[in-house]
Amino acid sequence: MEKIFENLNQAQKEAVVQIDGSILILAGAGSGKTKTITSRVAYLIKNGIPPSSILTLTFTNKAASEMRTRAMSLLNNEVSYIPLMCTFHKFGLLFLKFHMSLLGRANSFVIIDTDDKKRILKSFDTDLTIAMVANEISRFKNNLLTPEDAMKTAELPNFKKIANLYQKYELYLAQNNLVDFDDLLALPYKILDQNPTLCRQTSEKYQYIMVDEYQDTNDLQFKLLQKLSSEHNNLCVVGDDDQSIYGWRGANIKNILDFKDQFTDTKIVKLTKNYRSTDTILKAANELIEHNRNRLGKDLQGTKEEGSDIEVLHHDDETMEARIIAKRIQKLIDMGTDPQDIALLYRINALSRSIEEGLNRAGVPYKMVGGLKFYERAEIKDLISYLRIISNPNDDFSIKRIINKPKRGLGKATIDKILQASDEHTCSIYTYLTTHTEDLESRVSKKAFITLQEFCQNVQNLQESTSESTYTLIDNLEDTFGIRAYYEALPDSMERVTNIDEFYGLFRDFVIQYPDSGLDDFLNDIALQSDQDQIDERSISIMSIHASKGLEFEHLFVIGLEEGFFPLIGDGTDIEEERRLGYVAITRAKKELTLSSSASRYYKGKRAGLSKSRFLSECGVNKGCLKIDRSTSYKKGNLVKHKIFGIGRVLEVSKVKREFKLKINFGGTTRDILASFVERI
DNA sequence: TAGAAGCAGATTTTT
DNA sequence: TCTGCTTCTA
Repeated sequence: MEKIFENLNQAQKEAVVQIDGSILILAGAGSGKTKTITSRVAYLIKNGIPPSSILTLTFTNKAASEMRTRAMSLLNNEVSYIPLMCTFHKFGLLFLKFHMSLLGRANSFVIIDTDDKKRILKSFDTDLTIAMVANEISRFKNNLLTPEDAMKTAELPNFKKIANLYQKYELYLAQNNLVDFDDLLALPYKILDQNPTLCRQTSEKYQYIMVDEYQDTNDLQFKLLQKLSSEHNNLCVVGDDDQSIYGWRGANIKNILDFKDQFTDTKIVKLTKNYRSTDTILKAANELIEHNRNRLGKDLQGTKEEGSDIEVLHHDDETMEARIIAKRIQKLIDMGTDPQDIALLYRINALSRSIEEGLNRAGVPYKMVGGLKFYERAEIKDLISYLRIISNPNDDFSIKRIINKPKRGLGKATIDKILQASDEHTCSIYTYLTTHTEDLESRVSKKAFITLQEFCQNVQNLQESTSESTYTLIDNLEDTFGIRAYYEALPDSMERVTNIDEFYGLFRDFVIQYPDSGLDDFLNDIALQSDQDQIDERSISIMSIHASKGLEFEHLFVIGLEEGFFPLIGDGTDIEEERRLGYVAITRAKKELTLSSSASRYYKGKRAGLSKSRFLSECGVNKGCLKIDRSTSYKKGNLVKHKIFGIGRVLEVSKVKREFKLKINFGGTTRDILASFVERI
């Protein structure tokens, strides 16, 4: 027990020992949130509560596995059964595996991701933007609206169209036994709602429920939690209203703001001691967030020294910004800073380009966090499609993806014919290809016919060999279809081939680690995995502010602090959420924070003139400790220093493309030098 | 059928 | 500016 209380402050202890009833733990940035949750889990178990009756829900796999590890270490690995700690979606998946039949569907469903969802919608041929339709459908599902409901409420023609697409989409999912991410929450809710006995049993099974990042829950997750805690009301939620940054995705900040009213006798514990940042950084963060009205209200208190001033840089354009920041980062590394301790954040991904160029030019190695994710890469999705077909050949969606990949001479014309024919026979593509061979032969070319026959035979062979041994599947797959070989022959394929090898490795590991599991288990497992962060210790990190949540860095740069970019202004701008985003960004910094803005930026093909972000003055840095970066502006007569030529005097300033060119006199010799290669002295 | 050229569209995205 | 998709041509 002492081990659990070691290193906990008063407020944290208070949160840990409160076992029964509803509790809201307001955990400010850097206030030891994970430590508190894991300590609480350990405390419950030490007090005799069976691990199997504890459920901890998170938003990411990473958070779940970190908690699992830390809770286990607190318990000295004494318990044999680890409580269920997983994402909302994983919980939904486990639930559906047991109870899908209550909806009249088989539990052999396949999970599709957002990209798959968009492909399906696109196949319905519509003039509406796919992303918009996908979003609307997601909204419907999270509001528990059926296609019929959507149709009823639709007034404008476009909404009727969307409702119609929604209906088609749902039908497609049911026919192919697919579930999307939203279904993983919506279907369990539906089942619990329709089966009160099961609902009671489930709630009784999970007597103690904890939720991490509660400010990011949406209405459906809230309702699901109500069902799960209906029998006992033992619900402990942890979050920070000031870090709610997923409102645009349906997260409802009201969940956390109104928690105390929605559950009876809620105890509120505030964790406001910050163990991460210097006082200067905290002061800026507190000042900024104080401009928001919609909040529960709390100030972070520091535990560290005052620290150095926040630096504010202003540049002429994004190229300058990139050069100067790259130079500064290089300097930090030269002075012995571990690159892992440095990060650069931006509000929108489009800003990464100029920065990447600058870093490349300066030779600073970087890794982009949350760019294109491993499982979203085309080559990986191809492999997954093959595996899905082997698992279930009636998966039309996957067949369509790889029927001509690697190229086997089946063009659009042939594929259209097959789609049409399988539609006429009201069966899956594979069933059509294998059972209506005469019909097929009459419709497509001889060459295509042979290719298709061979394709189906190969699938069948792989299915048979897989039922004998899952382990050899990868080798057989590669021997039969040569996907790796196909990609290897393509230009610039190094990275793709590496990814394929990694995927093959992951599959083999899975088979070894879970010998009792089959191909289906593997497929479901990876559907819920996001990026496996392979950390390259020699690189700095660059990422969107959203991607930085939960992380911390000694030296932090935030770029693009201009009105229009950050806060990002568009339709549906929620200025308070933008400000919270600013708060999240600032509170990632431990020791040194640099905020940067630019007077103009190239964006969507145009150069836009920009003014400084209101956030700069709101967090107090633009008034008091403003520092102007002197290296951005030059005048005739300035003294400058060059790495090789030494000290010289500027004779003339001119602008070439987007850069300043200087004529400099170095001890009698005049040279033309780009401004970014010298420093003002 | 498969590459080349031409054209629209372009926030943030834990699952 | 850059990407990804449709249309055009060998």
